[in-house]
Amino acid sequence: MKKVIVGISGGVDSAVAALLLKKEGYEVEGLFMRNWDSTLNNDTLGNPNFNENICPQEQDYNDALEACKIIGIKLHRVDFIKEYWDYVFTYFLEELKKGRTPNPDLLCNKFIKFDLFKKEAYRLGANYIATGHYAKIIDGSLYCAKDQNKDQTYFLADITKEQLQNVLFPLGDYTKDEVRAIAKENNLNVATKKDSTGICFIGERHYQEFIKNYLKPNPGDIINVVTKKVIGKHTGLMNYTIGQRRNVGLKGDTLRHYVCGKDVAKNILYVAYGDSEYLYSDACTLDNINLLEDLPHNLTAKFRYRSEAIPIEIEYIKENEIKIKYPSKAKAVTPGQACVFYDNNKCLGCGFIKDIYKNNEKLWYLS
RNA sequence: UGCCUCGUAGCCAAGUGGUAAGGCAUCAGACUUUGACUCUGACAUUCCGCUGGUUCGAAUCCAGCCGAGGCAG
Repeated sequence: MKKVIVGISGGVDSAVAALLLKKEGYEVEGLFMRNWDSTLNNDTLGNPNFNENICPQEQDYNDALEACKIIGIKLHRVDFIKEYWDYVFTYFLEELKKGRTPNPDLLCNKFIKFDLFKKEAYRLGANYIATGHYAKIIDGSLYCAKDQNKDQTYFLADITKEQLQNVLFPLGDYTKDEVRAIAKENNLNVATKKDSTGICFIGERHYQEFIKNYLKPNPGDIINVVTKKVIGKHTGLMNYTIGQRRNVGLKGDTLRHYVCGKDVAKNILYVAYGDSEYLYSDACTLDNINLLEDLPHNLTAKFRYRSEAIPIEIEYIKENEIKIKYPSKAKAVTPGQACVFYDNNKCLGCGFIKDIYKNNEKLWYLS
């Protein structure tokens, strides 16, 4: 009998994934990962749960234990706290220092879930690993989930085809509603548990406070990108992302304000008002390319999780840099975020956004 | 010192006699495995700088005072 180790998080998705595999006849065991320790990692500021009696992770573990009991499988547990810090969180902080907007969850999949976790699973005798991701693997290629709204291929685009081997995504052909219904039918304790959000393994945090635990604030001027006038003070460039409106610290305007750029060298935050042209771009370069497939002529790309995939053209491909164009323009394309390529529902890989262009010129207000 | 203008919630700002628009910000929620974006809701009911007055009734009219700015000198 084939043995599958399922990454169990304490949520509905992974529990149902395990349940489905069990019903299919696999020998199933669970593996719970713990990758963040608030005390060890000095995560106190902006942590809503620090003084609670039971931290959410322990609650998740207890939920996972009970779910596994109901499903009738064994649950293992492993810690990758140091590795998460070294491979994911360090990168996260380094990117922030550069004024970019990192997406740690792609790296978490690349270095933790589909590497260390997988190795641990093999050590436990697994032939396959499985997770509760909403995505599909067909003939070794990565495809979007049936549930377009929950599709998580964006977060998986930085792993290799090799890493996809012996991986099962049992939820790929189910919608979230169906998953919850299955959980209810089988009396799973987590059937109605709220979906977790926030940085994976760290959880919900008051972002600007959270960052203060690790990076020293470096206040500077906020400048109106149109008038070039100083209109306020920012608390440190790492606290802002392109396209951000809330928590910028400006007030008394007629139109909504949006962060549209940063100058890291001069420590300036640029802001535009309303649906400004300064928020749009039509080309960008990508680095740290990871291609799962050869790129076809017609393809689309997502510049941010849950944003719409739009048609793009490849201007050039170098060793580790790609320049793409998107004549239909995109809003708030943000350095550091992943640009994920798609051929219809097939995920082709990704690159990380570097420089932003418009009308063949690099945007001067975004460095 | 004289003349003029102005003083509405954290900010901007409608409202010139009939019982306080709107925007921004903020907060809460929805959505969401990245900080967003978007959406929904709340947000001046001893009150419109203060004190009096006129009026059935004023933030809106009058007087004085306080405060901000401008012109003159």
